[in-house]
Amino acid sequence: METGTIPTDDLSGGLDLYRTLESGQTYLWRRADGDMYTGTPAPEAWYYTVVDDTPLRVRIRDGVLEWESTTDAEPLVRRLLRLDDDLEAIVDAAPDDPLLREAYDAHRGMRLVEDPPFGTLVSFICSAQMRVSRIHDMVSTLAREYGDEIRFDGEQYYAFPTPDQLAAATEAELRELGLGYRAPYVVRTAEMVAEDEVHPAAARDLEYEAAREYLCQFVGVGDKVADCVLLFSLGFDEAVPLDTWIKSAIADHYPDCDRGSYAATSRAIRGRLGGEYAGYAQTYLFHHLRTGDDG
DNA sequence: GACCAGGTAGCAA
DNA sequence: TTGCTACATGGT
Repeated sequence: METGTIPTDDLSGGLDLYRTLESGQTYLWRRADGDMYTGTPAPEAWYYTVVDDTPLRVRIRDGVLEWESTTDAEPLVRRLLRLDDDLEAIVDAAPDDPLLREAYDAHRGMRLVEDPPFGTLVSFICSAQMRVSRIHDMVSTLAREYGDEIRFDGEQYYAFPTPDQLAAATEAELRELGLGYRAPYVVRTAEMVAEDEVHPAAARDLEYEAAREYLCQFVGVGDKVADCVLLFSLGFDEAVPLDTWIKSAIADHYPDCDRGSYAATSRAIRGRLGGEYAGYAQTYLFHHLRTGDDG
C-alpha cells in the first residue's frame, strides 16, 4: 500500500471533504462508515473510489488530507478533488450578491470535483427526476453488477463499469435494477461510447456551447445533463446546470435572467453568477438551497 | 394516495 | 423553434 498526506492548510480556501463529496456533484465516491447524504459523517470518515481499476481512499484527520492507494496517487487525488484550484481567489472574485455570498460563507472549503467522463455521463443520465441519494444508489448498483471487483486492504471495492461492460447489459436487466425509464438511455449511450462513435471526453476540445450540443447527442442527455458533465468532469467551470433548484432560485432571486429558452437563460444566469466560474457558484447555490444548510 | 425528485424523448402545432 | 405529455420508482 502507498500512502501520503497533504496538509489542508496549504490549500487555498481549504478543503471540506464532506461537502465536496456529498453535495450531489459526484456519485462515484462512497463513504466507508455508512450511507451518504444522511446526517454528518464521523469527523475522520474515509471516502473511497476506483479510477481505472486503481482503488483510492481519502480522509481528513487533524487538518491533514490522508490518502491510501496501490500506487503513488497524489497526482490523482489533486486532480479528482481539484486541490490546485485557488478557491480563495474564486470566492473573492464572485459577484457581490447576497444569496451567493451566503452560500459561499456557509460551505467554506467545498470544491468542485473532476470525475471521469463516462461515469459522470451515466450518473447524470440516471439523475433525471431522481433524488440525490437514489442516484448514488443506482450508480453503486451499476458498479456492483457490471464493474470490476477491486480488492484493497481486505476490502472489496467496485470500479464503475467501462462502456463495453455497460453496453453488454440489457434494458430489461437495468429495469430490474430499478433504473426505470432511464434503462434504455444508459444502454444506448454505453453502446455509442463502446462502438467508439462518440466519446464524452471529446467535448473537451470544443467551445462551451458547442461542447454542450456535442454531449446532447447521447441518448438521455439534454442541456441540463450535458452541463453537469461539462462542469463536474470536463473542466467547463462556466457551465451552469439549470435544474429544479437553480430554476427556483432564478424565479425567486434573479427573475430577469429567465429568458424562456434554456440557452438564453443559461447565458443570462452565467453572466449574473460571474461568468468564468459561474459553475462554482451554481454548485454552492445548489447545495445551499437543496440542503437548507446555512453553515 | 397524491406529490415530488439535479429531465428527456417524441410528437404536434 | 416552442409547448405539451409520458415515462419508473421510492420516499414523505
